[in-house]
Amino acid sequence: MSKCEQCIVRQLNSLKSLTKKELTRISGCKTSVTIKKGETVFDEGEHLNGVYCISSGISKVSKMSSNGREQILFLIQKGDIIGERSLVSDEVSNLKATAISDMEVCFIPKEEIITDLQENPDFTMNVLKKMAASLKNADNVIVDMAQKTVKQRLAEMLLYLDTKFGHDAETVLNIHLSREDIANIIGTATESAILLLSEFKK
Amino acid sequence: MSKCEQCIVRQLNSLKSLTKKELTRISGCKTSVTIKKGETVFDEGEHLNGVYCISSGISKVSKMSSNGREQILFLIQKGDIIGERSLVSDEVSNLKATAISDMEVCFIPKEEIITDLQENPDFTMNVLKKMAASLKNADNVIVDMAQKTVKQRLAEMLLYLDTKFGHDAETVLNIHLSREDIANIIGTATESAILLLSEFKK
DNA sequence: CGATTGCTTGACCCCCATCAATCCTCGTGG
DNA sequence: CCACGAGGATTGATGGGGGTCAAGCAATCG
Repeated sequence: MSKCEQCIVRQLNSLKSLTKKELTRISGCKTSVTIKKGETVFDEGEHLNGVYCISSGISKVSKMSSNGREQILFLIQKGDIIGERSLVSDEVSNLKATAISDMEVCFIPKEEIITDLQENPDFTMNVLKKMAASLKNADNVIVDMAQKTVKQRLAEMLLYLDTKFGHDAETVLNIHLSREDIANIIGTATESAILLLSEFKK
Repeated sequence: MSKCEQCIVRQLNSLKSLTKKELTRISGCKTSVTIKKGETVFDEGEHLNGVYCISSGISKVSKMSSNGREQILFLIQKGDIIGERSLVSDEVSNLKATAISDMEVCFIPKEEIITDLQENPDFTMNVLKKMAASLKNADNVIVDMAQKTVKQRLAEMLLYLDTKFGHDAETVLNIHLSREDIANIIGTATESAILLLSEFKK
């Protein structure tokens, strides 16, 4: 199993503020998992007991609404960390993470990393910063959902996908989503989303 | 000016984990302001440079959408703290706070409280917990906005108002909102919101 | 090569945004 | 004390966005 100290994705997230010593300890107790496309990383209602650090692949993070439809809240990829909320609260997860492509994921148990949270202020500050950024982002999404038309939301989503995942020389996005997933990101019926998508291509 | 050490609202928020010594220091540098109904506490684009602790009154926290309509994200009252994000990021505020009733608000400058954030792990943990809770809540709101009808959202809002502000013996809510504000919470036109509201009364 | 899953298209109609007109309420000044 | 004006609260008419259902088509997999 590879070592956290040498892992490149670490540079992308809050773990970069851990000391070498802390990293070796984390490295010793982490477990690495492969998750196939379509499988879930964790589900709503589960006890997380740790955080997940994505080595490769893409996952959607979603939540079921009471009328039985899935709402995708955001997407995560290489370098992203998910499950930080489990570190500060003992509640079960309110989100579900599902692999959109095959993934490599490292699981770091809560007991190990929580000591760093209490003793390394740099690390804590980084986690705080990330939460603050997520919160700001969530506010924007709420406004968009509440006030904008499906067409506008579709445009926002395409921009989001482009800034997060980029596109190749032929302007094709570096991420493949099913029509249903697209609709579940912007919160609409699949049919309407697609209709507007084809309009955009002109 | 009254002292933070004796302030009751402190027990309601993260400040409760500060030591007596820290509190006296904070108390010395805080400024207390009265804000009349309709005036703004701070606006989008402002540099906050500190946090606000509400002593009394109610404020709506909102954000303008690009099509010029206001979206209210949440309401705050006695004991709530707002502006924590300014402690961890140097960006300008993305939100606006407006008094819905006359208010008493204490302002604590960033320089003072940030040292506590770095040196008192209890306090930091409390701030983290509050952010985690806000984030979880924001996720729920996103799902509601994206998937539920105006009628369902109206019902959710009434529940929210009741749990947050309570009601008197005659089941009248302890908060008075204009029709426009009601509409701006659930993200709809004023007329539709009111139509459904009258239905509920039956 | 069937069979299951996902994509596309169209018809229908309900929810709700928009606009407009009227009514109520309350603060202001005469 | 009353008249008046302005902002808020109701009510209604209208049209379009988009949700829902259904059927046909393409693609993928065992």
